[in-house]
Amino acid sequence: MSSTYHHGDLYRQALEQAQALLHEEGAAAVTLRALARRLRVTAPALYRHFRNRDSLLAALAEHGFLELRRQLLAVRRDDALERLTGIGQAYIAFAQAQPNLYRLMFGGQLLPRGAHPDLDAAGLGAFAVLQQSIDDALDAGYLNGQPAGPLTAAAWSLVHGFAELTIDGHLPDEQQAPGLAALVTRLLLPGGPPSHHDNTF
Amino acid sequence: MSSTYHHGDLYRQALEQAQALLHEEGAAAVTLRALARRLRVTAPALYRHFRNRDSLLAALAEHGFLELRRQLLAVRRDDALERLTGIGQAYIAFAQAQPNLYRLMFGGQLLPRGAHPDLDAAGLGAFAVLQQSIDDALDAGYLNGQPAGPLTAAAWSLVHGFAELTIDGHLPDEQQAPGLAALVTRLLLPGGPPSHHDNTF
DNA sequence: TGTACATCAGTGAACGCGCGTTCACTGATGTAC
DNA sequence: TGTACATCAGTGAACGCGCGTTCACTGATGTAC
Repeated sequence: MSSTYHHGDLYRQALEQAQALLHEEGAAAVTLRALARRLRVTAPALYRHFRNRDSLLAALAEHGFLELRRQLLAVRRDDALERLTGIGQAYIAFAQAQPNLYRLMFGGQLLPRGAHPDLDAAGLGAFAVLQQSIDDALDAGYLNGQPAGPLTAAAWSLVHGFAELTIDGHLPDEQQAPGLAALVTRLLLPGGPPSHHDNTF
Repeated sequence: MSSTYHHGDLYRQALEQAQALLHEEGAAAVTLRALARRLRVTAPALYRHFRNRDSLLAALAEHGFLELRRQLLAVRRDDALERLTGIGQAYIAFAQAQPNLYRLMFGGQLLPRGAHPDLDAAGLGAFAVLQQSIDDALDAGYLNGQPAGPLTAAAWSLVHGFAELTIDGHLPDEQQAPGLAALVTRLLLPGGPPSHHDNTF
């Protein structure tokens, strides 16, 4: 065991295995003891790297927001409106691919806000991408020049709500979810200059 | 103690106090022991009325859906489109008034669906009110005759998403939430016959 | 290159806690006659 | 109206569990000279 007494890489591996645990069994299963078992390490060893269980969960959620931001930024389209809908669909895809992570990020378990400043900042970072893409669409003359604030709130509400409802199986006809996601993200758009982006499906 | 050995009303009071516990401290705090303490009764007494903790939580969520349906049905407006937006706002108001209950109903904690048939039925009952009001609006010539399925999914996503985001403090400018809710629920509507219901705020 | 020593990252045992749930029981209630 | 008895709704003690967290420790690592 002499070569592994000092693990050397425990922080990174702990995060990785905690993500796996979260993905497979949900946030309730992410306990320090379960994580330690998975890493073949004693539980107190984790306290070298995390202040307590809560900050481990916060770290997981924070990474989730960073990854979400990355995936939203990766959506590239020439047309501002197409980019906006693309971002909406990428957002939904993220949630559907990792439901337990998404629930941790938005499930209200890590409240109150302010308890984990890095987490709050990461959340705002993801939100900013959506906000920017709406500003861009407005600048390009889309969305009928509606006020950006409510528009952003509505867009985020729409994708967040759709993501959650499908994750939990509340919407019927779930097989059609991919197509539905596309339709739903377009519903918000009351048309604009280019006629091939109108609202008539 | 002779007059209270048989409580006589334990089931109803247990539900009431469980609701209070949920409202005040969240679902994690709704344990059988905590509930028993609150009722000044021993914990095993509760097993006369609930199969186990999970079915207590399911009963709470079920009552939540029944109450939500009641509140949505109470929205009465002559105009179909106004009724639709009224229902959206009532939905949001319900969630904001009882955030912990709402999280229990939609937080994915009581999955999988099918585990609590009464709960599933109550959920569908609430959903049906929204669905019906959209059908009515379509029948009245509103919403540009868009397909009812995606329209319903989008409407529910919008109000659910907005409710959750405001509950958890993810949206900025939360003071404006009441006005925002009104704007957001109207954003979905691409206009229709009566010009005083257009989309220009 | 070698050595003394500080620092770091683990171990192992233990704490106290609150939980869900079970069991055998007992006291109160309701009903048949 | 009284009484025997079944049924019902509680009690009290106990179980096993897994958890977060603390503590004193020990073995490995890195650094100054």
